[in-house]
Amino acid sequence: MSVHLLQTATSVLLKDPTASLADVARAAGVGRTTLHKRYPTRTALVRAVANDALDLIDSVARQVDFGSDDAIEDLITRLVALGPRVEFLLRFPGLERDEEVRTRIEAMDQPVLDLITRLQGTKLRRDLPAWWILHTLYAGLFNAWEAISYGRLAPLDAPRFVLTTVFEGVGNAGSTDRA
Amino acid sequence: MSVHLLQTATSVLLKDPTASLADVARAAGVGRTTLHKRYPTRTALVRAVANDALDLIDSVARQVDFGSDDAIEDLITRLVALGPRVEFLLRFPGLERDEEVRTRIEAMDQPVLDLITRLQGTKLRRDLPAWWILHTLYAGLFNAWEAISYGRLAPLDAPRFVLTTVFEGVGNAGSTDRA
DNA sequence: ACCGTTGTGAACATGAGTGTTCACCTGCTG
DNA sequence: CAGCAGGTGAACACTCATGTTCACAACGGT
Repeated sequence: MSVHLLQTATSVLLKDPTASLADVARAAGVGRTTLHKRYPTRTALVRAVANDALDLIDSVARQVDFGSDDAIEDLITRLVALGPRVEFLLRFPGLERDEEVRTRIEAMDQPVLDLITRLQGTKLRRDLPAWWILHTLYAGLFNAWEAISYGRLAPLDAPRFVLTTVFEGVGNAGSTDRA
Repeated sequence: MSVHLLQTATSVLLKDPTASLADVARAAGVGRTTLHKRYPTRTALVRAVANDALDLIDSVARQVDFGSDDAIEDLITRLVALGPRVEFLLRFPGLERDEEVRTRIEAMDQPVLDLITRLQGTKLRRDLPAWWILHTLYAGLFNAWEAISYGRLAPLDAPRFVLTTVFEGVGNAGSTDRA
């Protein structure tokens, strides 16, 4: 049961960032005292949730061959599947002010930025900064997660949506009809 | 001085959604009592800020010719310029649970959704749902605002970045080199 | 000079979240 | 069986945001 604690905390805090620790404990089916014993303070809990998400991303990133030309597609497809656990990182208010978490995020962004830079000119446009492309990827992921949680988008459709939108845009390029 | 109150509140609450009313009052150079007299409760203040942003959008939308084929470009360009005042709507936690604000947002989305639907097949892809395209537009705006606030992106570059990314994507389409 | 408006600080009550402690129960292990 | 580890509810003190009231200043119009 204790394994689910952080996952429960993730979804509760994501739905309502101001949720009390009592709410989290109750949702996890655990006493508030127990929660306090494992994560003595609120920020400790938030940090643990964030680090849990980062661990998850790390484990996924390690399965991706960053040397491959399809690395980005592979990475995105895998990230979409992670859902709320990772959404927390991009969405939780004030998280960007936690030095420890932020540096870990930046450290995680670096290899992706390198990958993007390497692919610029072949698979990716060269006239946009790498950081802009990275954030566009994140935005696509974010959209997918949100749409899934609202029930508008089927999880299995998500990777395709994100990839085609991010790479090809929503414009009806030239005269070739894509529909 | 009182005109700036809502704008100040916007930026303060956007930077830290948990900021106290005392913080807001101090930042606006106004007594906490005065703030309370104008907006008796916290949610009243938040709602006022949201409605202020919505008014701003309305005034912008009224300048756009929704019949034109370039309506989307025009709209986005104008929205980018609004910046934080509108970012608040998409970013403030829990705002989506305020019935009054949400219905106004939905009412505001509708004409844009109609516009998107109308342009699908000509200017926009037909194989993506209109709501997905709409949210992709929002995501682009969001990215731009964030990048501007971090000083990474020049405000004058923003509209072009958003438009080209959203419409054409970040992929190096086919063999034509765009750089 | 008078008065309504508007803003102000001070003060207070209240409620909620939090951190902390303690005594108690359970289950497992030696 | 003894004892330990882990979980639990109850209770407490403390802090802080909030809502509210009040008496006092500043200002403008009449």
